[in-house]
Amino acid sequence: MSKELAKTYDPTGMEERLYNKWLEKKYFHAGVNRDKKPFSIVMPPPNITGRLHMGHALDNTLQDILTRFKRMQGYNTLWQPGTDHASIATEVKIIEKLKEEGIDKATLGREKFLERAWKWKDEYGGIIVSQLKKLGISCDWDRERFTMDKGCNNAVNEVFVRLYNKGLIYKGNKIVNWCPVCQTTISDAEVEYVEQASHLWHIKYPVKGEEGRFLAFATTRPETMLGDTAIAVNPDDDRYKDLIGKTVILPFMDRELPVVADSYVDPEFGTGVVKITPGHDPNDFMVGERNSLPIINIMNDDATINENGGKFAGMDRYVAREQIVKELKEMGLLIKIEDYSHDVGTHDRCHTTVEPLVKQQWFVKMDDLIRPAADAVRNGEIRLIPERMQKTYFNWTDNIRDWCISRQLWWGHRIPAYYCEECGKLIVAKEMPDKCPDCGSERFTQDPDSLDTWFSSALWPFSTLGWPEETEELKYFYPTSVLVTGYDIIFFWVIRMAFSGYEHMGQRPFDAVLFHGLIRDELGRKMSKSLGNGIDPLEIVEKYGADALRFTLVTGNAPGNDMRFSDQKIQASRNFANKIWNASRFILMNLGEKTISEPDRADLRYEDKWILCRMNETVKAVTENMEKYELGIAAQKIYDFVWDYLCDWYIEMVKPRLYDEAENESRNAALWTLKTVLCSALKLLHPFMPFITEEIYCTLREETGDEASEPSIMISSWPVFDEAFDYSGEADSVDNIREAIKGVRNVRSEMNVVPGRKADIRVVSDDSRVRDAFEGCKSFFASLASASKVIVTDTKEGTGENDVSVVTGAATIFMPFEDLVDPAEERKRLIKEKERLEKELSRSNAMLSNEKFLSKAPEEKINEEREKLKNYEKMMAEVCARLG
RNA sequence: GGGAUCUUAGCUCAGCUGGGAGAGCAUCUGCCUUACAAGCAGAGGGUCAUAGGUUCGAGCCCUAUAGGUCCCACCA
Repeated sequence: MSKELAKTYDPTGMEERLYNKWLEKKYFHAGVNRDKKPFSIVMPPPNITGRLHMGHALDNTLQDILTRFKRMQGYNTLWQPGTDHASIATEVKIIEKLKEEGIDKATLGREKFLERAWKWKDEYGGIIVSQLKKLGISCDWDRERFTMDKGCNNAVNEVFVRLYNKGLIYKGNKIVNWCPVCQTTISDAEVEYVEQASHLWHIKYPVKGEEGRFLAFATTRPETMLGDTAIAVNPDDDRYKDLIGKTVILPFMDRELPVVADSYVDPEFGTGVVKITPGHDPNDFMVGERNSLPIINIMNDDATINENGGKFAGMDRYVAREQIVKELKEMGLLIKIEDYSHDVGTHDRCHTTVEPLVKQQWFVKMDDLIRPAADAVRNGEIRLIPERMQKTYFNWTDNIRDWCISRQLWWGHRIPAYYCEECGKLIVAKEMPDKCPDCGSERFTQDPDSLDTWFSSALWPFSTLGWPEETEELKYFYPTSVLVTGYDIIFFWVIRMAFSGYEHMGQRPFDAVLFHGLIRDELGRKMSKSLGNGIDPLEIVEKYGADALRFTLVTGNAPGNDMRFSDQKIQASRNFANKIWNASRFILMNLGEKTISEPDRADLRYEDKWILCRMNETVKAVTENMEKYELGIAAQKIYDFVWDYLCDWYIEMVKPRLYDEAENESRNAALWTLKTVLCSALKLLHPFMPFITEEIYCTLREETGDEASEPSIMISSWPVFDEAFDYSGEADSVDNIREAIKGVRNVRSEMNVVPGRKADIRVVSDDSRVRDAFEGCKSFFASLASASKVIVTDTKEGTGENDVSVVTGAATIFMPFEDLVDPAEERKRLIKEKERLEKELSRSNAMLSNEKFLSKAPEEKINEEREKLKNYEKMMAEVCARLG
């Protein structure tokens, strides 16, 4: 018994010990090495405000699997980690904290606020990083970056200045999404539309100069009427043609509103009349632009009505709404109120209803920038996995609007724009200018706004490699190999990195994007704080180990698909870990102190060749799957190989040889095969389950004193397909024998033969190769088929009249029935077998008499079918003979 | 309104370019066999959502329908 491995698998303590070892040895560190091919991934930087959740666990597990795989394949792998300053999320957190202390953000002041923010970052920003480490991820922590560190800030300023100088960043007075709670603008991507039950208010305004005539329309937001500057109708709508050019009177404000014609108005909807509020509705804003309408802003930043709202000034927008409706009713201008359900834009962070309003903000002009990014996906330069994500991608690139990048926040990259305090001249520069070129003043004020968080994230693939400096790393590792992220982040991040890469590097930022889905709870619900159904990955790691968690997250899941997380799944993974643990324990125990030398090929038995061959095939298949990012399939194949082939069959096959002291050469061959196969399996599994595989690998190395192998599995070489192990002939023979064993077991089980009871087995086949195989596999065949004796022969002579038979394609197995039991049971079984064969025969005959099949199907298929038919006929004859 | 995706065993899901339906869990039967009961052996269970079509052959390709999920969109 090995001293090193405990009886059952227990990850406690092991994972941390190994992780520290890897860190100490600097296995994760990647430097430039021109002799090796690079493989690089940038980690989607988690927010410093975040706590590790299942999404992070999945995202990082996938990246780690790819990184470890490629590292073992001999690539020089860089996995670049870092964290995101998460401008608005962090600012909100800090404001909250200040509030607890009774401090107001505004009175604290910008400078002091930022001090607090940095302090907060130092204190809490590292939590998520330490949590990530528990997953065993092998990113290069020596290169850890932060989206607001000096280098990133430099890159941000550089990009801003460049884009500004090219005219791609501009300051504009446009309608933007305003969050009244966060008091900042947000981009279109940050607006989340939520269906809300509301009303449609039907209102009418009196037409000027035409006593008793009104213009009726419907609105979902009556309070915005205070900012109305026109009424619009469709130019082709006969009902209102005569009114175009006239005016109506806006109640409360006594403002005259022109009736304008605009094709935006759908004559079919409602009354075919729309009130136009350019200051508070994106559509109305456009109508306003086309018709040169004035813009009236009726709201303060906190969404209360401002002085432009007349007597409603000071009221909250919803209070004003009620008041206005009430008064309209009293004035007889309210026609009716209908129930109405529609999508309302909310802020994705705080879920406040967004207020569209016109503000002067900074924008990135997208039309030209987006083109190379869209083309790259279109022509396959950037591969999206799964491919269907292209639709989502194009949906955005094809309908792109300018990106509002300024935020009225303090925590973030401050916009590198400066205003001369004397003449007001705007200068965009990386540093505050010395002197105003216009007036010579030396006093400047920096633009108070900061940039959208995603502005810095968009540069992540190259800013982390030192850009704008032309560093060796940048030249070597860029473009990165693959980006791994959730599909929910395509708009925010993937697309913005894509166009930034082309714009600033002249190249794609990554060759491929591997998308994963969301982790849902057992019932398929999204994990959320409000539902309280979140599963903490750290608790899972604590209880079952990181390996089990990682395996659970990838197995049985296809790219881009959501998955449900359940206790059953994690237990299944843990059980798998335990299985490997015990198989390894068994192998180590048998290896003992003996030295194992590579056996002479002649000493390898059928079963050795079988497992080596199947191993070889698994290596090939798994490698192919990994290269195609089919990690779930790869994991499944390793699982099947280890459990089914290695544990359930090979180890059982080999036991008789191991326990037989006389079989010296054969014993050595078996042990060598066990060790070889285990080692390869561990390597295949290592990217998925890094800890347990390392633990076993190292123990194996120490116990067997194998100095030739690497001191750690993570820097060992990935297994490759080996022609020498391609024993497909022997392997197929062993599969035949496995079928025979299964058949015998089946019969015994159906006949309720007690497990300890053995029977003499006579294997009859007229194929000498089959007989040779049975002969060569006699020892394990006997033990696995519970035989007291095995006779392999080409004749039925010697079989008893009432022997129980098992008919397989390759051979017929006879067991004296008194060795087993009950003749009636046997007859029943044979009748059932006959029925089955009849069905198969008719199916096969039908197929082979189908002329179309014969003429159109490929030759091999037809031959295959003929073979089958022959077998069935043989088996049928056999069964009939036995039935008498 | 547009689009994506899903519908396969009781449950959760795999199923690559079309060639006789798979896994895990659950269920039933028998086993504490000296690696593992977190295990071993065996069994039952599916007209692959529905209706058409293409094909010698469809879970897979095409069309339509139903239901679920999600994304996008300026209908007041």
